[in-house]
Amino acid sequence: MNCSSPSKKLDYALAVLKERGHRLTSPRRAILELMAEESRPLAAEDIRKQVERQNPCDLATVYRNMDACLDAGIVQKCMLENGKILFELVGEHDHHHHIICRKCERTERINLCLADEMEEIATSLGFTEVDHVMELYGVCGDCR
Amino acid sequence: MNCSSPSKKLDYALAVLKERGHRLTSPRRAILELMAEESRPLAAEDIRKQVERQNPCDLATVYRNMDACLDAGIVQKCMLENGKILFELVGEHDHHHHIICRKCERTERINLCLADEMEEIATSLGFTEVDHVMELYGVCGDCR
DNA sequence: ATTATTGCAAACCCTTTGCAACTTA
DNA sequence: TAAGTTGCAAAGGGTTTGCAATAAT
Repeated sequence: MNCSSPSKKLDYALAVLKERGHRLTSPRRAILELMAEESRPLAAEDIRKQVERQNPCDLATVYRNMDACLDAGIVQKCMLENGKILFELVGEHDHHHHIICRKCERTERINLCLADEMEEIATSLGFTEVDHVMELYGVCGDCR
Repeated sequence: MNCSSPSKKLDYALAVLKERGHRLTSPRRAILELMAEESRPLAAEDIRKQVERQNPCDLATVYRNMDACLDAGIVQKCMLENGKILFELVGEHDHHHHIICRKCERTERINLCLADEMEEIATSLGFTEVDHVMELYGVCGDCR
Protein backbone atom coordinates (compact mmCIF):
# COMPACT_ATOMS: atom_id res chain seq x y z
CA MET A 1 0.00 0.00 0.00
CA ASN A 2 2.66 2.46 1.01
CA CYS A 3 4.72 3.63 -1.93
CA SER A 4 7.99 4.04 -0.10
CA SER A 5 9.36 3.05 3.27
CA PRO A 6 10.31 5.74 5.81
CA SER A 7 14.01 5.17 5.32
CA LYS A 8 13.74 5.34 1.53
CA LYS A 9 11.79 8.54 1.74
CA LEU A 10 14.36 10.00 4.08
CA ASP A 11 17.28 8.99 1.87
CA TYR A 12 15.57 10.41 -1.17
CA ALA A 13 14.86 13.68 0.60
CA LEU A 14 18.43 14.00 1.84
CA ALA A 15 19.79 13.25 -1.62
CA VAL A 16 17.58 15.83 -3.30
CA LEU A 17 18.48 18.52 -0.79
CA LYS A 18 22.19 17.78 -1.05
CA GLU A 19 21.94 17.86 -4.83
CA ARG A 20 20.48 21.34 -4.50
CA GLY A 21 23.36 22.57 -2.40
CA HIS A 22 21.64 22.46 0.94
CA ARG A 23 23.51 21.58 4.11
CA LEU A 24 22.52 18.91 6.52
CA THR A 25 22.05 20.43 9.94
CA SER A 26 20.76 18.68 12.97
CA PRO A 27 17.39 20.46 13.11
CA ARG A 28 16.90 19.70 9.43
CA ARG A 29 17.79 16.06 9.88
CA ALA A 30 15.44 15.77 12.85
CA ILE A 31 12.58 17.40 10.95
CA LEU A 32 12.99 15.13 7.95
CA GLU A 33 13.36 12.01 10.07
CA LEU A 34 10.16 12.83 11.85
CA MET A 35 8.30 13.52 8.63
CA ALA A 36 9.58 10.33 7.03
CA GLU A 37 8.42 8.33 10.01
CA GLU A 38 5.06 10.05 10.29
CA SER A 39 3.13 9.19 7.16
CA ARG A 40 0.53 11.92 7.55
CA PRO A 41 0.49 15.64 6.85
CA LEU A 42 1.56 17.66 9.88
CA ALA A 43 1.19 21.29 10.92
CA ALA A 44 4.39 23.27 11.38
CA GLU A 45 3.70 23.56 15.07
CA ASP A 46 3.23 19.80 15.42
CA ILE A 47 6.53 19.21 13.69
CA ARG A 48 8.28 21.61 16.04
CA LYS A 49 6.72 20.09 19.13
CA GLN A 50 7.72 16.57 18.18
CA VAL A 51 11.22 17.45 17.04
CA GLU A 52 11.77 19.41 20.23
CA ARG A 53 11.43 16.31 22.35
CA GLN A 54 14.95 15.45 21.20
CA ASN A 55 16.56 18.70 20.10
CA PRO A 56 15.49 22.30 20.46
CA CYS A 57 13.93 23.54 17.23
CA ASP A 58 12.46 26.90 16.36
CA LEU A 59 9.17 27.30 14.52
CA ALA A 60 10.83 29.60 11.99
CA THR A 61 13.29 26.85 11.24
CA VAL A 62 10.45 24.49 10.48
CA TYR A 63 8.84 26.97 8.11
CA ARG A 64 12.11 27.73 6.37
CA ASN A 65 12.76 24.05 5.91
CA MET A 66 9.31 23.50 4.55
CA ASP A 67 9.93 26.26 2.01
CA ALA A 68 13.14 24.63 0.89
CA CYS A 69 11.49 21.23 0.67
CA LEU A 70 8.51 22.55 -1.25
CA ASP A 71 10.86 24.16 -3.76
CA ALA A 72 12.70 20.87 -4.02
CA GLY A 73 9.44 19.02 -4.58
CA ILE A 74 9.89 16.62 -1.69
CA VAL A 75 7.16 18.09 0.47
CA GLN A 76 3.53 18.45 -0.47
CA LYS A 77 1.05 20.86 1.07
CA CYS A 78 -2.31 19.92 2.43
CA MET A 79 -4.78 22.72 3.13
CA LEU A 80 -7.42 22.60 5.81
CA GLU A 81 -10.78 24.23 5.25
CA ASN A 82 -9.77 27.14 7.45
CA GLY A 83 -6.64 27.91 5.47
CA LYS A 84 -4.25 26.20 7.86
CA ILE A 85 -1.51 24.35 6.03
CA LEU A 86 -0.13 20.89 6.71
CA PHE A 87 3.10 19.47 5.30
CA GLU A 88 3.88 15.96 4.19
CA LEU A 89 7.14 14.47 3.00
CA VAL A 90 6.60 12.57 -0.22
CA GLY A 91 8.75 10.07 -2.09
CA GLU A 92 9.27 9.92 -5.82
CA HIS A 93 6.07 9.57 -7.85
CA ASP A 94 4.14 9.67 -4.64
CA HIS A 95 1.49 12.26 -5.45
CA HIS A 96 -1.83 11.60 -3.73
CA HIS A 97 -4.65 13.29 -1.86
CA HIS A 98 -6.48 13.09 1.46
CA ILE A 99 -9.84 13.03 3.07
CA ILE A 100 -9.70 15.23 6.16
CA CYS A 101 -12.04 15.11 9.12
CA ARG A 102 -13.61 18.49 9.78
CA LYS A 103 -13.83 17.81 13.49
CA CYS A 104 -10.62 16.07 14.54
CA GLU A 105 -8.48 17.00 11.52
CA ARG A 106 -7.46 13.37 11.05
CA THR A 107 -6.29 12.73 7.49
CA GLU A 108 -6.66 9.57 5.47
CA ARG A 109 -4.67 9.00 2.33
CA ILE A 110 -6.42 8.53 -1.03
CA ASN A 111 -4.19 7.06 -3.70
CA LEU A 112 -5.97 8.49 -6.66
CA CYS A 113 -5.64 11.65 -8.67
CA LEU A 114 -7.75 12.66 -11.62
CA ALA A 115 -6.33 16.09 -12.22
CA ASP A 116 -4.49 15.43 -15.47
CA GLU A 117 -7.43 16.39 -17.63
CA MET A 118 -7.94 19.57 -15.66
CA GLU A 119 -4.29 20.50 -15.83
CA GLU A 120 -4.50 20.15 -19.61
CA ILE A 121 -7.35 22.63 -19.65
CA ALA A 122 -5.28 25.02 -17.57
CA THR A 123 -2.39 24.66 -19.98
CA SER A 124 -4.67 25.35 -22.91
CA LEU A 125 -5.70 28.56 -21.16
CA GLY A 126 -2.12 29.74 -21.32
CA PHE A 127 -0.93 28.76 -17.85
CA THR A 128 2.49 27.21 -17.28
CA GLU A 129 4.07 25.37 -14.35
CA VAL A 130 0.64 24.02 -13.57
CA ASP A 131 0.15 22.18 -10.34
CA HIS A 132 -2.81 21.47 -8.11
CA VAL A 133 -4.06 20.94 -4.62
CA MET A 134 -7.12 18.92 -3.84
CA GLU A 135 -8.60 18.14 -0.48
CA LEU A 136 -11.68 16.21 0.50
CA TYR A 137 -13.41 17.16 3.75
CA GLY A 138 -15.90 15.18 5.75
CA VAL A 139 -16.68 13.86 9.18
CA CYS A 140 -14.92 10.64 10.09
CA GLY A 141 -16.47 7.57 11.66
CA ASP A 142 -15.13 8.37 15.12
CA CYS A 143 -16.48 11.92 15.14
CA ARG A 144 -19.94 11.24 13.83
CA MET B 1 -20.80 29.58 -20.82
CA ASN B 2 -21.98 31.19 -17.62
CA CYS B 3 -24.44 29.03 -15.75
CA SER B 4 -26.51 31.82 -14.29
CA SER B 5 -26.83 35.54 -14.83
CA PRO B 6 -25.87 37.98 -12.08
CA SER B 7 -29.47 38.84 -11.31
CA LYS B 8 -30.50 35.20 -11.13
CA LYS B 9 -27.64 34.40 -8.84
CA LEU B 10 -28.59 37.33 -6.64
CA ASP B 11 -32.25 36.34 -6.50
CA TYR B 12 -31.33 32.79 -5.69
CA ALA B 13 -28.99 33.89 -2.92
CA LEU B 14 -31.57 36.21 -1.40
CA ALA B 15 -34.22 33.51 -1.53
CA VAL B 16 -32.01 30.93 0.16
CA LEU B 17 -31.03 33.32 2.92
CA LYS B 18 -34.62 34.40 3.52
CA GLU B 19 -35.68 30.77 3.62
CA ARG B 20 -33.13 30.23 6.35
CA GLY B 21 -34.52 33.05 8.44
CA HIS B 22 -31.88 35.63 7.66
CA ARG B 23 -32.68 39.32 7.38
CA LEU B 24 -31.86 41.50 4.46
CA THR B 25 -29.75 44.40 5.65
CA SER B 26 -28.13 46.98 3.46
CA PRO B 27 -24.54 45.77 3.94
CA ARG B 28 -25.66 42.24 3.16
CA ARG B 29 -27.50 43.33 0.06
CA ALA B 30 -24.50 45.32 -1.12
CA ILE B 31 -22.13 42.41 -0.53
CA LEU B 32 -24.31 39.97 -2.43
CA GLU B 33 -24.93 42.39 -5.28
CA LEU B 34 -21.22 42.88 -5.69
CA MET B 35 -20.50 39.18 -5.59
CA ALA B 36 -23.25 38.42 -8.09
CA GLU B 37 -21.86 41.02 -10.46
CA GLU B 38 -18.25 39.97 -10.03
CA SER B 39 -17.96 36.46 -11.40
CA ARG B 40 -14.63 35.66 -9.76
CA PRO B 41 -13.58 34.64 -6.28
CA LEU B 42 -12.77 37.64 -4.08
CA ALA B 43 -10.88 38.12 -0.85
CA ALA B 44 -12.84 39.44 2.11
CA GLU B 45 -10.84 42.64 2.05
CA ASP B 46 -11.58 43.17 -1.66
CA ILE B 47 -15.26 42.73 -1.01
CA ARG B 48 -15.16 45.28 1.79
CA LYS B 49 -13.23 47.80 -0.27
CA GLN B 50 -15.59 47.60 -3.20
CA VAL B 51 -18.76 47.65 -1.14
CA GLU B 52 -17.46 50.61 0.81
CA ARG B 53 -17.45 52.78 -2.29
CA GLN B 54 -21.22 53.00 -1.84
CA ASN B 55 -21.92 52.23 1.80
CA PRO B 56 -19.65 51.82 4.79
CA CYS B 57 -19.03 48.16 5.52
CA ASP B 58 -16.93 46.51 8.18
CA LEU B 59 -14.58 43.62 7.48
CA ALA B 60 -16.14 41.60 10.29
CA THR B 61 -19.48 42.00 8.57
CA VAL B 62 -18.04 40.56 5.39
CA TYR B 63 -16.65 37.56 7.23
CA ARG B 64 -19.87 36.98 9.12
CA ASN B 65 -21.83 37.12 5.91
CA MET B 66 -19.45 34.71 4.24
CA ASP B 67 -19.98 32.29 7.11
CA ALA B 68 -23.72 32.49 6.73
CA CYS B 69 -23.49 32.05 2.96
CA LEU B 70 -21.13 29.11 3.23
CA ASP B 71 -23.52 27.42 5.63
CA ALA B 72 -26.32 28.11 3.20
CA GLY B 73 -24.29 26.66 0.35
CA ILE B 74 -24.49 29.75 -1.84
CA VAL B 75 -20.84 30.70 -1.47
CA GLN B 76 -17.88 28.54 -2.38
CA LYS B 77 -14.35 28.91 -1.04
CA CYS B 78 -11.27 29.13 -3.14
CA MET B 79 -7.90 28.63 -1.43
CA LEU B 80 -4.70 30.26 -2.54
CA GLU B 81 -1.43 28.41 -2.18
CA ASN B 82 -0.53 30.53 0.84
CA GLY B 83 -3.71 29.67 2.70
CA LYS B 84 -5.51 32.88 1.87
CA ILE B 85 -9.18 32.31 1.18
CA LEU B 86 -11.34 33.77 -1.58
CA PHE B 87 -15.11 33.71 -1.74
CA GLU B 88 -17.37 33.27 -4.71
CA LEU B 89 -21.14 33.42 -4.94
CA VAL B 90 -22.45 30.41 -6.82
CA GLY B 91 -25.82 29.64 -8.36
CA GLU B 92 -27.68 26.33 -8.22
CA HIS B 93 -25.70 23.37 -9.59
CA ASP B 94 -22.85 25.71 -10.27
CA HIS B 95 -19.96 23.79 -8.77
CA HIS B 96 -16.67 24.35 -10.59
CA HIS B 97 -12.96 24.95 -10.07
CA HIS B 98 -10.27 27.48 -10.97
CA ILE B 99 -6.80 27.86 -12.25
CA ILE B 100 -5.09 30.55 -10.21
CA CYS B 101 -2.04 32.55 -11.23
CA ARG B 102 0.71 32.29 -8.63
CA LYS B 103 1.96 35.77 -9.45
CA CYS B 104 -1.05 38.01 -9.97
CA GLU B 105 -3.67 35.81 -8.28
CA ARG B 106 -5.95 36.08 -11.30
CA THR B 107 -8.46 33.23 -11.37
CA GLU B 108 -9.91 31.54 -14.42
CA ARG B 109 -12.93 29.31 -14.17
CA ILE B 110 -12.75 25.63 -15.15
CA ASN B 111 -16.12 24.02 -15.68
CA LEU B 112 -15.11 20.50 -14.88
CA CYS B 113 -15.04 18.40 -11.76
CA LEU B 114 -13.92 14.82 -11.49
CA ALA B 115 -14.20 14.41 -7.77
CA ASP B 116 -17.18 12.06 -7.65
CA GLU B 117 -15.04 8.96 -7.73
CA MET B 118 -12.83 10.31 -4.99
CA GLU B 119 -15.77 11.29 -2.83
CA GLU B 120 -17.02 7.72 -3.15
CA ILE B 121 -13.74 6.46 -1.81
CA ALA B 122 -13.99 8.87 1.09
CA THR B 123 -17.49 7.63 1.83
CA SER B 124 -16.30 4.04 1.75
CA LEU B 125 -13.70 5.01 4.35
CA GLY B 126 -16.49 5.96 6.73
CA PHE B 127 -16.64 9.69 6.13
CA THR B 128 -19.94 11.53 5.87
CA GLU B 129 -20.90 14.98 4.63
CA VAL B 130 -18.08 14.71 2.15
CA ASP B 131 -17.15 17.75 0.16
CA HIS B 132 -14.03 18.90 -1.59
CA VAL B 133 -11.86 21.80 -2.63
CA MET B 134 -9.60 21.70 -5.61
CA GLU B 135 -7.40 24.43 -6.96
CA LEU B 136 -5.03 24.50 -9.87
CA TYR B 137 -2.05 26.85 -9.66
CA GLY B 138 0.16 28.09 -12.45
CA VAL B 139 1.61 31.17 -14.05
CA CYS B 140 -0.71 32.95 -16.45
CA GLY B 141 0.17 34.21 -19.91
CA ASP B 142 0.48 37.81 -18.79
CA CYS B 143 2.86 37.02 -15.94
CA ARG B 144 5.22 34.70 -17.78
C1' DA C 1 36.86 30.89 4.79
C1' DT C 2 32.58 31.06 2.86
C1' DT C 3 27.89 30.88 3.06
C1' DA C 4 23.86 28.33 4.44
C1' DT C 5 21.25 27.85 8.51
C1' DT C 6 19.56 28.78 13.02
C1' DG C 7 17.30 31.15 17.16
C1' DC C 8 15.10 34.87 18.90
C1' DA C 9 11.92 38.44 18.85
C1' DA C 10 9.20 41.35 16.53
C1' DA C 11 6.28 42.21 12.83
C1' DC C 12 2.54 40.80 9.74
C1' DC C 13 -1.74 39.43 8.04
C1' DC C 14 -5.90 37.47 7.92
C1' DT C 15 -9.63 36.08 10.73
C1' DT C 16 -12.42 35.83 14.89
C1' DT C 17 -14.76 37.54 19.04
C1' DG C 18 -17.22 40.45 22.67
C1' DC C 19 -20.31 43.82 23.32
C1' DA C 20 -23.33 47.60 22.93
C1' DA C 21 -26.10 49.90 19.46
C1' DC C 22 -29.03 49.37 15.75
C1' DT C 23 -32.35 47.22 12.31
C1' DT C 24 -35.35 44.10 10.39
C1' DA C 25 -39.40 41.41 10.42
C1' DT D 1 -40.80 43.75 20.59
C1' DA D 2 -37.73 40.03 19.78
C1' DA D 3 -33.88 38.55 17.52
C1' DG D 4 -30.73 38.91 13.79
C1' DT D 5 -27.08 42.08 12.30
C1' DT D 6 -23.68 45.61 12.43
C1' DG D 7 -19.47 48.48 13.84
C1' DC D 8 -15.76 49.03 16.56
C1' DA D 9 -11.88 47.61 18.80
C1' DA D 10 -9.27 44.18 20.65
C1' DA D 11 -7.57 39.62 20.63
C1' DG D 12 -6.08 35.43 18.24
C1' DG D 13 -3.35 32.33 15.57
C1' DG D 14 -0.57 31.01 11.94
C1' DT D 15 3.32 32.64 9.12
C1' DT D 16 7.17 35.66 7.81
C1' DT D 17 11.26 38.59 8.47
C1' DG D 18 15.65 40.97 10.17
C1' DC D 19 19.69 40.25 12.30
C1' DA D 20 23.47 38.58 14.73
C1' DA D 21 25.40 34.13 16.12
C1' DT D 22 26.42 29.52 14.68
C1' DA D 23 27.66 25.54 12.06
C1' DA D 24 28.42 22.91 7.66
C1' DT D 25 31.23 22.27 3.59
